[in-house]
Amino acid sequence: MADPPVRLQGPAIRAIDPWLPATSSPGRMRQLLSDDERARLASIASIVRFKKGALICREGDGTEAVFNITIGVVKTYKTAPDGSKHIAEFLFPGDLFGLSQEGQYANSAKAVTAVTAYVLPISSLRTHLAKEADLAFHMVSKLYQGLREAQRHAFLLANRHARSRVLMFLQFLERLQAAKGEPTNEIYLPMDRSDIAEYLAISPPAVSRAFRSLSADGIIASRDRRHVRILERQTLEALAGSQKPTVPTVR
Amino acid sequence: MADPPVRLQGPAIRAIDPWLPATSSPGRMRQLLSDDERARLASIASIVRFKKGALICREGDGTEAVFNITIGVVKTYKTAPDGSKHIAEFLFPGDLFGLSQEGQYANSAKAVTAVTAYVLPISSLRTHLAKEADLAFHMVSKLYQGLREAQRHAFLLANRHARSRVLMFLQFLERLQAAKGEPTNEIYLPMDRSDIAEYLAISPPAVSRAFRSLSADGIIASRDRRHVRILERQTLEALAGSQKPTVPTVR
DNA sequence: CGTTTAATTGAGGAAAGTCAAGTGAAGTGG
DNA sequence: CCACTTCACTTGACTTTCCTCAATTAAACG
Repeated sequence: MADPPVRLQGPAIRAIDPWLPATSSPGRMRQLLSDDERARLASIASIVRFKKGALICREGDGTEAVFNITIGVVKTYKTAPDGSKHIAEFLFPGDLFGLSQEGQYANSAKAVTAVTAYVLPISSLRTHLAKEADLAFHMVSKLYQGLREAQRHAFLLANRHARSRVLMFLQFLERLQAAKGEPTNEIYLPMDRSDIAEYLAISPPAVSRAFRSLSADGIIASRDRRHVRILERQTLEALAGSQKPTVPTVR
Repeated sequence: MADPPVRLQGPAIRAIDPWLPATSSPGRMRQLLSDDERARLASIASIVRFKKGALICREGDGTEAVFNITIGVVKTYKTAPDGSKHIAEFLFPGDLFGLSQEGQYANSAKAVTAVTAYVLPISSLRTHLAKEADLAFHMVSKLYQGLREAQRHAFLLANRHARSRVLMFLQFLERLQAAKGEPTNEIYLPMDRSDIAEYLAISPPAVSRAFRSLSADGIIASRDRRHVRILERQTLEALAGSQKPTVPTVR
């Protein structure tokens, strides 16, 4: 592997700014844990090795452990309903993965190269965090939720078709409404078309055409520019996940 | 606004699973803070209002406060070098924004509707967190780094052109190498082409053509499939951010 | 009610997708 | 060590989809 030798003195969490140019300031990777913290984490951690190509965890499976990579590269991905895969992240030494919100892995993980990693049982970790923090754990949850939201955004953008992107966006807004306890028979769009266009990374005309096309196919209906009703949920769900612009006669 | 009446008893942080269908389990939005925690946060918070369209903060500006939305919708976005904007998130009541890693706002924020929000001065907040946590704050940093990484991924995907996506991906790998203290004259790609294709959400042929095209233009050169050298950094930087597939004669 | 801004619609062109065939590299077994 | 098999990658031809740009219509605002 291309990784430098690592002193196995305990889990290491490293961070670098994803938006910083590589040239501006070299060697910015920071070790986030003190030696003390690493040692304490090491007490609840064990080491595992995965062969290249090995499946580390599957999305939807119950979360039992968090992984901290020592050597190698891991990819996390989601499998769409139609079987196509979208890679969420590439993970490198110093990275964490396997965190979850509702007790299930959000993504599948696979070893891109041979991998050595620390396994931190989620129960021990949680106890640990509870001892040290409280409010902070909530902040962590929130941040992690934001993280997954961003990943979902990327997932949306990974879809080539304007229609699918718009439908995923409608699902997004619908979920928000549902979570607020509001009726979801009609979706309210608080933003204008150009905002939607930017979020979906398509041109405003494409947004317009997508709405029109979806209405023409009877999948949605809009009372006005800010209120959309879902007519064919079945078709919507299928289309939102799929890489195909139209569903092959869902009946 | 379409928001329900809110009892202003302090900052509220809410989370819902971005990957959960809206229909499966309604009303899943969870309040992450206890009344106690909200009260304590309220002691360091003040309330601000923004008119629709108001600029709340600008990317790159020094972080002074974190915002917690009470009423309204906010968008956070990044402005690309060529002036085009990519929206990172739409934010709703219960959401936080304005967090930063290096003391600078990662995104600009603008009020999509009229907005009411709590302002939490970053200094007070940090003191607060430090009192309650320690390891947890590090976890927060890490998670936030992951969040921004995901946002960057979305940003990458927002670019229509295969060449630009590939270049952004090379920047990503280069930054990682630089952070590890390894030489960056040559970039090592630990993953195969189909992995890259999935991450960039383009077809393997498109990856191939992009590499070929970039090599033909003298922007990069590849020793073999896993080693790439950047020849024209100037052009690369310009192309990686731009929505245009080729740079209009950078000289 | 007029003016400004947002959204839609239409036509032509560019880019990536798809599918299939061909080439190269890597790993396997004699 | 070399030949064989296999898998990854590349290349080419054709189709699909969206972007661009401009003109038109609809909505928002004073």
